[in-house]
Amino acid sequence: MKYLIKNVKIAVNEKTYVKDPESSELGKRIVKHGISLISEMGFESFTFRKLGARIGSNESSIYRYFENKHKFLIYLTSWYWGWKEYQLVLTTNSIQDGAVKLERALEVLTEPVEEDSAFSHIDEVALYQIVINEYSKSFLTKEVDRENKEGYFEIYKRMVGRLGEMIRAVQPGYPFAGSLASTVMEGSLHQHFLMEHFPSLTNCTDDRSLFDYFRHLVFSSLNLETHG
Amino acid sequence: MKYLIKNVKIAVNEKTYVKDPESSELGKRIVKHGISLISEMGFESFTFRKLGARIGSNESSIYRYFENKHKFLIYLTSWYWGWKEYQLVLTTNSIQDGAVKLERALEVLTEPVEEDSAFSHIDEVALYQIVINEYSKSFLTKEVDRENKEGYFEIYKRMVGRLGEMIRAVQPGYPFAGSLASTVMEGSLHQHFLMEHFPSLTNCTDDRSLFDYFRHLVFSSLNLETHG
DNA sequence: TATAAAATGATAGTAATACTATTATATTTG
DNA sequence: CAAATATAATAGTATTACTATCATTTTATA
Repeated sequence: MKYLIKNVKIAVNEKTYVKDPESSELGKRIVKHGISLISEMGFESFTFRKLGARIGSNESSIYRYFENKHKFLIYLTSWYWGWKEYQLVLTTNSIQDGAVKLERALEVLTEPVEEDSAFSHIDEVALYQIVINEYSKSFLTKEVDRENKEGYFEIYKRMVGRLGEMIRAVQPGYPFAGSLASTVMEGSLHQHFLMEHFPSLTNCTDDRSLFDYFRHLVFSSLNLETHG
Repeated sequence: MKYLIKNVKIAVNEKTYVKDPESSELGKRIVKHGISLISEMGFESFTFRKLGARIGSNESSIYRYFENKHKFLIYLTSWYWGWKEYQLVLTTNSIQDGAVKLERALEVLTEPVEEDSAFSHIDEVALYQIVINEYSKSFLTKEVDRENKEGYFEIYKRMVGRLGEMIRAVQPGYPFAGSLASTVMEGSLHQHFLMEHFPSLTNCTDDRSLFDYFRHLVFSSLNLETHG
């Protein structure tokens, strides 16, 4: 897939940054080392001061790119979902059969994330870890309604919408397409987290069984043949 | 149900507190007003200093009950899950039919939380809001493995285990009982959150449709008759 | 190439947070 | 009534999450 996405830029809501980090070397360094630092120490311990120290740059310079670390998290996770959406569209676009399309979509959402050479300043594998561990924190806040209005979660919502559409396409009578789509999106992150930290709470042990679980969940909800 | 649970104390892991808040009036005031303050301002803005100011008590006194606000959150959410577990057991215990039992369990997990007069210092409705908005933050941390080892999430895990058991009982051949149970537990909180803040991402509009969604999800996964 | 403009760096400062320690004052208990 | 215990008051520390100002370096352009 990678050779297809040369010269593609993942578009992120401009309100998430003060200055586009992709517009300069420093901006890219902030993103690159921000990802590694958050995935190493967790979002709570992460500070712009520490990031500045790591990249040999000043705290105040980072503030010229991002208002605060919450916006930075929204920027990073939006980028991730934009990147995933691109894969989703690319993978499913040409498929005619609705059930096959849906199945491939579930595969895209559950398969292991791999490094994408098209974006050299972003370590997608580390970013995926951040999404698993921190994404919920971006919307579980008192400011969620205002930020939602300002469009900070558009990409994620669009992605849930796409998945919901695919579900509706194969089973128009099913009344919970949106709920099922959002359950799969959030649930796949959650099951990943459980695999790593609470294995007794899940039967999934790897990405394949994760996919099998969600395929079975979705297809039986839609009353469709679950081929083995 | 309430008249049955007089003189019952919800047992919470002793490591979550320094001194049992139920052992004194001040402790109960901390819990009571802590719940209202967190549900008002959100966990991020909540501090022991602010709580002290609200109850006319000193910050340092609160530290004698809880090490820090993270432990306080774990205490509160553990209490909530202990309380829910009690309801779950009480409601389903006497039911013979596995499918009916499972259905009642799903009802307990999705029905609106009501004030329980047996615990006068706890506003269960506000506490439920805290669980919806903040529970994930209690385990999405770098310390999760250590804290899990120390038993901080035992009640929640036991609850997922119970639900998994009920699933296995009605469909022993289904290989994802644990994953389905954890999906329902986390998913019901998530769908609640979506109803309030992202209604476009869910088809659930009230507790009844939430129940209908999860009943359909679980019963079709288990290939059981979904009565209307 | 000189010069202005823009970007970055360095330093300092503020209010709040998340505590800890110490001492004083109530309150309870034996 | 004394001793023990609980609570309150005060102060102090390191860190966080910024903001403001000014200096320096880099880049663009005339």
